[in-house]
Amino acid sequence: MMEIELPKMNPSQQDMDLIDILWRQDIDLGAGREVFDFSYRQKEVQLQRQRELEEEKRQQRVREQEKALLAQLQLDEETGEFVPRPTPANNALTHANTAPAEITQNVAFTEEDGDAMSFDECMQLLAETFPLVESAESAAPCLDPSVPPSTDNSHVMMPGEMPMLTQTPLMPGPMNQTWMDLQHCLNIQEMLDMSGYVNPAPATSIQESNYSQYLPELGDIPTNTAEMCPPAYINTFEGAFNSVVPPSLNQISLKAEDINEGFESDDFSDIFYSDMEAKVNSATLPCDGANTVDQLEELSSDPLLKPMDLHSLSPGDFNVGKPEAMAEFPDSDSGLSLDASPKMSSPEKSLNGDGSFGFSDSDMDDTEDGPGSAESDYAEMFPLLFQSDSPQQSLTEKSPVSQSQESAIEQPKSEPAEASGFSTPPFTKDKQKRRLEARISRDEHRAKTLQIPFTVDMIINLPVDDFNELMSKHQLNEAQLALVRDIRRRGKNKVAAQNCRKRKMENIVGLEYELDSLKEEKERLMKEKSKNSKSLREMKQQLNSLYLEVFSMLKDEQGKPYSPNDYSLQQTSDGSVFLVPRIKKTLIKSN
DNA sequence: TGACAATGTCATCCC
DNA sequence: CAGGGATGACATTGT
Repeated sequence: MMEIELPKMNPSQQDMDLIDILWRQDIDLGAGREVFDFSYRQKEVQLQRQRELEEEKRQQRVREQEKALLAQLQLDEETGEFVPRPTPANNALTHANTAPAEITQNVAFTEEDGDAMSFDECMQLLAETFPLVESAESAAPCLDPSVPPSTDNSHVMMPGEMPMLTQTPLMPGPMNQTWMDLQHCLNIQEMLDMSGYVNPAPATSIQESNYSQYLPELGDIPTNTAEMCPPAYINTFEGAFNSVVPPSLNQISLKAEDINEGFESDDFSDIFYSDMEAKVNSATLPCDGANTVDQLEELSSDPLLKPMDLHSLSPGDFNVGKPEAMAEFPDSDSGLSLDASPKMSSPEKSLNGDGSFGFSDSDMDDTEDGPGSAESDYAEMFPLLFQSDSPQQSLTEKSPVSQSQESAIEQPKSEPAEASGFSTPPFTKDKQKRRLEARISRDEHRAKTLQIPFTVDMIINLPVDDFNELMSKHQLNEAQLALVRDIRRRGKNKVAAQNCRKRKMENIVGLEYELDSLKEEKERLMKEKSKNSKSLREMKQQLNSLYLEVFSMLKDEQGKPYSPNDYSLQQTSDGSVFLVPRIKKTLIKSN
């Protein structure tokens, strides 16, 4: 490829052919043919310059149009929108003040040339064009995004001052310029406000709510944002902040809960309570698991529970009643998501399991329906049975449970969860006893719910005949019969499982004991074996010495001793001993 | 937060 | 065939 670069400056037909060949070879590498074409590249450069010139012209036109547009706009203090300004005097003032304002990056405006865009549309385009505004927030209707958080703070904390520009260095370069421009736009409004054209008081709060949705990349400036935004505002708009504000910021807002209490009773909170609740319901529900969604839907659909639950979900309750909870769960996005997070379903289940409120039947589905659906499948199977007492029952059950859940969630360490009737006992035996009692009381509770006229103990432990007699004595409906049979089956199986486990443990213990005894026997046998081996070795030595002694005592006719190498002593079956020559043996073997 | 133990429950086999 | 014991497997819950 490098040899192509040199002839490019003066390309001949031969060179171009060579380039063509090489390009065909390299085409699979992604190199376009225009890479090697000098004239093509020159055209490209010229086109580029032309485009840049056109772009500058367009931008200049856009700026002029924007100035004119801003001059015609006035901030509607009630809605937070920019509306066309009626008085020409204000136009002149606005125009003079917005003269330095530039929006250099909004190229999208050029496409709207000729159209009289409202400021909202401009800001909408701005929000869509700039990546700093998330898509979900850009869809916010009729909001004024022109004021950065810093100016929010200046509005709120220092109403008489001009908007601070000290936060602008926090922004990236082009963003910084944009924000400064937008701040200029606000300056106009503020100057107008101070000069008595409009009433500033409601505008600040409204703008506050709107700006929060346009907060650009708060993750980049968490601490500054925390300093700039009063915690009360952040807390009040937690629902809206959930998608934008990083957890750290939420933590900051949560730690400053005490400050918020003053905001709850004043007009500020009154203005936003309705909006806040809407955000609570809309922002929290889709965020959690299906279980919690179902529960919340169930709760909200229950007319008896609606006031309480909504009240518990209101921001006032969160501010006043749940500072500890928020401190306990710094990871959660907000107090609302606390209840909605999937993690929170676990304590709830534990309450169902051990708090004597839930049913453990798999078909009862108690873990999902929560404690309120104590009747569960029996109620579903036989709904008429529950028309009289079910709502009250569910209410009386739900209320303490939900409260106990909340208390358990809020103060898992400080309070022993007395509401659930399952405080942390000091000893393990008591703990197990309480657990057993709690589990027993589950079926008892079910029996109580269906008004079964005998105890669970009777249901489980009576012999079959007595049990059938008892069943025949009382006129039980199908739900009661099904429950009674389930209770009996569960109770018996529970005992059977306990016995089974007991047996299993006993088997394990017996096998371990057997293993120990077998190990001991093995050790004993090993010792005996070594002892016998030692004894055998000694006997062999004795035999060998005896053999040699006998052999040394044997003499031939000439009185010479037999050599043990040439002869050996062998004993026959009848006990007689012969002296056998070894040579003869070898000869026999060879034969 | 994962591991682990205890317990409950269900499904299934068998008597 | 129903009732129930035995047991493996899984779920739940607490530590």
